[in-house]
Amino acid sequence: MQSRTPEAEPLLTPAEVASMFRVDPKTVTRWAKSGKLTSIRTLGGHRRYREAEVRGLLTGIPAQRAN
Amino acid sequence: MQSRTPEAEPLLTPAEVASMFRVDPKTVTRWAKSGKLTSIRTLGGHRRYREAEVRGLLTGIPAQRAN
DNA sequence: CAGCACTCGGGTAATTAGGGGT
DNA sequence: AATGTCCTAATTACCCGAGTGC
Repeated sequence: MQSRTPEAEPLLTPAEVASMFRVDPKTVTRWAKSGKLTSIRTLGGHRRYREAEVRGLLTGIPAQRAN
Repeated sequence: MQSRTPEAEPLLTPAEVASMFRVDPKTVTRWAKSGKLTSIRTLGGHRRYREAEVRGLLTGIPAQRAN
């Protein structure tokens, strides 16, 4: 019914990101903890990742140097 | 384009909030039950959520402590 | 009035978080 | 420093039937 989409950004679950990189979900969690990957937390504490960022990393696009 | 909405605060359906957080609508319901999210009930018992609050939580801005 | 998508409940599997150890 | 594995507790996802929204 999708009446309207209030600017929702596509997010990925830890398992999805892990399978894309062929690593364990734990590893993805470590990437998020060390700031290598942007993580959005659910109200329960679970992490969600930006699809655009993950695809960019997979494509070989270097991450933004926040330095 | 919404026509004339008199003093109405933008509300979101459970499905909309769920897709924004990449979770199941049932999970959003649990957040409302635990008081992590403000819920407005329709006369039939269905829940509606404040768009401003949801957006703030997604952005990482701590919700207003109405407690 | 009828119809369909969504939401409401509850219950039970499947993920995830977190720390610790290899 | 980085990754995979084991553990427990917490959170989340899918199952159903019935009611609501439009």
